[in-house]
Amino acid sequence: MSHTAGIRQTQKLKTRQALLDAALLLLEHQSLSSLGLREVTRAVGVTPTAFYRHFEDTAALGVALVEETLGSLHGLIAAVLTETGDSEERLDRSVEVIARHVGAQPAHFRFIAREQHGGVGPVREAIAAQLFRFAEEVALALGQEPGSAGWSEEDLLMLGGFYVDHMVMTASALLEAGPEREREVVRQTRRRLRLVTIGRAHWLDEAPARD
Amino acid sequence: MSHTAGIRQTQKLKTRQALLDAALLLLEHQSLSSLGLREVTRAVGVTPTAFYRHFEDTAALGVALVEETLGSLHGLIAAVLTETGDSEERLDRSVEVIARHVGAQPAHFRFIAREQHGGVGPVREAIAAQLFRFAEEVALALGQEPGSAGWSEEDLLMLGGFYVDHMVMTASALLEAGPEREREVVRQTRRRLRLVTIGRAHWLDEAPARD
DNA sequence: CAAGTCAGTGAACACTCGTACTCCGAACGG
DNA sequence: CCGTTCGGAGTACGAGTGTTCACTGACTTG
Repeated sequence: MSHTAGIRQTQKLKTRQALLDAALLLLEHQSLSSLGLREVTRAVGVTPTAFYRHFEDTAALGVALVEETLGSLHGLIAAVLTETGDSEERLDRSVEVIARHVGAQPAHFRFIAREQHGGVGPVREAIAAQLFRFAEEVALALGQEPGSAGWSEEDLLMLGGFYVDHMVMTASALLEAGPEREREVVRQTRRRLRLVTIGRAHWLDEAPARD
Repeated sequence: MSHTAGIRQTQKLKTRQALLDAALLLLEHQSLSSLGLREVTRAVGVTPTAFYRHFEDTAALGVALVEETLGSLHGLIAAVLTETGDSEERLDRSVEVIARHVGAQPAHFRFIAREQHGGVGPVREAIAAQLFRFAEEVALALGQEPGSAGWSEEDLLMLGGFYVDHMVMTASALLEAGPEREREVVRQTRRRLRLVTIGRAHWLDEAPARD
């Protein structure tokens, strides 16, 4: 039972990762549906045929990139929301966390924003599935707060999805704005989230139960 | 001063429109950056060379599609918001209007959603410009309501942008959901907008002026 | 240490692509 | 009516595409 290293498998993973990295780099200025298999292998320095040892398609490579980008983020946002502090602080910290992540690996998030509605079905579905998981996690975290007493499961999921969608929106806004307009976007996002938070506080007072 | 017909120009516009229509059809399952010039002309039934008589690029064709889709919508949302009725009614009508438009011309909105963050710069910019105009219009309409007394210009624009972004989000959600899940999406969107509306009503009570 | 596995090679296949030419003929303007 | 304009056709080019195939040689395994 030697699942340690293995020179062969190590090298294979290395090449695979090189393919992913090269693809991400190329995807900065184009979308996945126009990304060529040869283009990627050329950037890595391997033969086009070698690509097939790792991915069936460029679509499959896209799905792998989705996992790489979003898979490691689970629990993160929920953790921020569960932190202590008043709602205003938590809100600021959430936005800050997003801004930091986007700033640290812009290419990954640009990829997600671009392919969320892009032309490659499997990738769209993979992103949607990951985002839905985020929404569930956020809903769960929100449900454990005292401020969410009396909220239905459905409304919590609605709110969680709202936050998640807005995070994606913010990420893509940050990317389009560039570093110099980052503070502006952060400021506007905080205000929008504050609006939602205020609405949340008065939801049970005013929300009609109809339909 | 004969800007009437002209057989020649009429025919030219006809071909141009045929190119746009064919492109839109092809873009249903791929994104603009992977759309070939030849592919479009083949679908129309003209020579590849003829394309250049109408557009310099496929990018230019994309920009034209943006104008076609969003150019005719100006004033529409603002008009709905300016209607009489309580805020709840206006909100429902807004969502209804979106759902109707998306249902009537899905391909156009799919294109917008896809290319908003797509790989073609000029098209992204064209969409962003149009959406900003919408935000301004909505902000103006909101500012004229009694409920917006005391709101700063900046906050009105923030709110207008919020609504517009959410409309785009809703449109793309409707497209992904398909007709059978449409009611579900509409319902969720109404709730989200209601949340924002409630927050809006209490904005001045609770929003700190800081930063 | 021999047998087998398998990541990566290299050449070839049958395409599609954007673009540069020349050319045609119907619509146009004076 | 006649010369000009110009939307579109036709052809050809070089470059790039995904995929298949037989292959090699370093690693792994019994």
